[in-house]
Amino acid sequence: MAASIIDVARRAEVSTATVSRALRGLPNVSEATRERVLRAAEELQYAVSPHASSLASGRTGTVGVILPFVNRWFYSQVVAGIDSVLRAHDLDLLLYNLGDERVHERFFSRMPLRRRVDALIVLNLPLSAAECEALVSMEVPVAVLGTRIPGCWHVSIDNAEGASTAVRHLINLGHRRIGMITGALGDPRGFTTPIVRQHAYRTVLSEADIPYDPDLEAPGNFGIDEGASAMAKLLSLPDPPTAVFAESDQMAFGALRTLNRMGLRAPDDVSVVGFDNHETAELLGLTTVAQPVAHQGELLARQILDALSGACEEPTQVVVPTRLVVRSTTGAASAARPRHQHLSPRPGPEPDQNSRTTAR
Amino acid sequence: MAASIIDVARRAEVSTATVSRALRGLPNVSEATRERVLRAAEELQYAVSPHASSLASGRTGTVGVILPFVNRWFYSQVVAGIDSVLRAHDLDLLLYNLGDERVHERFFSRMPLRRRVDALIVLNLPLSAAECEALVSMEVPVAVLGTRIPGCWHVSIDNAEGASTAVRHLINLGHRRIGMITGALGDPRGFTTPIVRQHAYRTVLSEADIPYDPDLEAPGNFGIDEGASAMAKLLSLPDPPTAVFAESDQMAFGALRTLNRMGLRAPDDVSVVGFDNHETAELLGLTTVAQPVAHQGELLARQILDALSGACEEPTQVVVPTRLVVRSTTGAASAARPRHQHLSPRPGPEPDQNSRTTAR
DNA sequence: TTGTAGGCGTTATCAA
DNA sequence: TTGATAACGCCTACAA
Repeated sequence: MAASIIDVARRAEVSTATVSRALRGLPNVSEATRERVLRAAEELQYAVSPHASSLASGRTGTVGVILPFVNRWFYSQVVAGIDSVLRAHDLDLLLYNLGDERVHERFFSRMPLRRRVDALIVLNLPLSAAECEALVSMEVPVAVLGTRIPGCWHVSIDNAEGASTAVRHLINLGHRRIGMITGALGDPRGFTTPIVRQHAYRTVLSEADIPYDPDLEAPGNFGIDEGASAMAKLLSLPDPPTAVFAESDQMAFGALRTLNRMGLRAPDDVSVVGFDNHETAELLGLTTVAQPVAHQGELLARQILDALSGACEEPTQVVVPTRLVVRSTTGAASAARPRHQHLSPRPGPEPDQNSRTTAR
Repeated sequence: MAASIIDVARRAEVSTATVSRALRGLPNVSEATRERVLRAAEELQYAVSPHASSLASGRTGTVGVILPFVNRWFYSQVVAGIDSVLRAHDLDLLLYNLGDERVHERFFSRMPLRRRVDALIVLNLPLSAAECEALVSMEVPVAVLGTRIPGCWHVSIDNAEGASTAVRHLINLGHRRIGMITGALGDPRGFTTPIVRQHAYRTVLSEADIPYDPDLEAPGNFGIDEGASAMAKLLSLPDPPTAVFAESDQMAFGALRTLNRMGLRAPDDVSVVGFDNHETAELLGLTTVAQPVAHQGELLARQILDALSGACEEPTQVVVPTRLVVRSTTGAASAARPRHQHLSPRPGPEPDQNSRTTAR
């Protein structure tokens, strides 16, 4: 059995209260006593019981992070950023992956984080008003990425600006037939990022007097495979786009894959812009809107620290800049646009279905 | 203030003990009573205090996951796999990112997970014997990915087999000058995966009567940038390799980037094989050794469930298969090998340093 | 500076 | 089937 505070107290010949004080570095403990306690604790390999401590003090030393996907590049980067800051302040990180719809519902019906965390970080999660309400009612500081919840701390990029820049880039290259691969699921709840970006796309087009065509918007749900399907859909239009804005690099990757498989090339046949500046974007030469990802995680964690320490009374709202990184998947609109759907595939990289697989 | 068990007991006109039993679905509670308690709890929005519960029961309902990087593709996939299984059994996931050396040391000197988790999952972490000892001494089930710790549960791929297959593939294509980009940091501690793979590489070469050349082994530390540097180093050899085995896809990506920047191509100038089957490997046409990543996470979590439920007495050890996926970065060794280092760069994708960046 | 003792919210062991 | 009550291990007024 592990040693308890009582064992340490006995060994150091002081009271448990003194042990508690000494171990936590509180004032009003003589140096001699503190050292005696420290040594006793050391000798007994004593470690405080976090549960007992939490129960008594009301603090948990834990921050909950809820997000829709752990395994997507963007989120794993953000989590790493959060972790680095939290860890430096001895706060633990409780991870909740709410991607699955049933898990999501269960989370909000049972609120398993209630009394379990000192603060909450919410990453890009589509939340109903009632769900926002539920989070706020936990009465701990909440920092939100990407969405706005009244009374909460807030970090985000300027999505309208980022998306506008991407679309303007394509227009400046002479494109008039510009598609968008959106992340929207048609979800009625408040994950506003895709909505804002889509709105920016439409606005910029209309400012350039380019007529709106709903067919040019294809949903990709932020996944590679879905991005690939979306691109296939766009290419199958009677009048396919000459340029496509995908609102995440992963969807852009999918789009590029579709192009590859059809024997088409970016930017020769279709220009492609992504969003994020994913770690492999450079390798693929993908033009994209870069945003500082891990940094946003750090900012969220810092906000939580501020809230917890009381350094800052009112929740703040920080907007970090994006920048357009032009690489080689975007180029000038060519005068003679090929009719993609009638092209016979060029010899390109071998489609994966046909890749030889050696079972082992 | 949140309602406590006492409030519920009063409202349902029973004792706290009965409330506890009713809420946890234990037997020996009459249906009528149980319903009364459930209703009272519902009305009061009662939720158990996890800390109080843990303190009293000794169970924490939490599993700790310690790993070297959350933000690398491989680990985020594994975590997603773990999470899905744990979540389905109402176990929480406490994440510890020990990538930083100081964080690592601090973790093992303070053991913050002691009494904080019911079980531990360790992902590919370089651990000293003393550190393994420390983990085992926590007296909770430990499941380990990639490394072997006596007394612990264990999931891994057959690394020797996977690496051998990759190298043999290159030899079968006629390559004799084969480099390896290794993940090893020269770390003396027990993260055996890179060691095993390196050993397999050497063994296969020697079986093919290819002389061993230490210059052909370049460390890449599993990162893209480091993989790129490693490839640059290999290409700068007096007698550079015609094929390279990178023991992770991310390092292979870096290698491909270096090739691109030097105006070289895979497989024309150098063949490249990776390891993992990263989500963008297909897009890049990367030949690689595929392993089921998220699945390994699920297996680890299942082992923990078995251990916790007592379904299985003895720790098990499961090895999952890998398979070679041949794509387009590997090809036959050409008779006339170009001297890479003397080539003038071909027009390839624009290097990123020079990419136009629009600040905003 | 140090000690005493009550309280944090459950669970688990008895006894009824 | 139910209830009383002693843990669980620590924190924190308050008192000394």
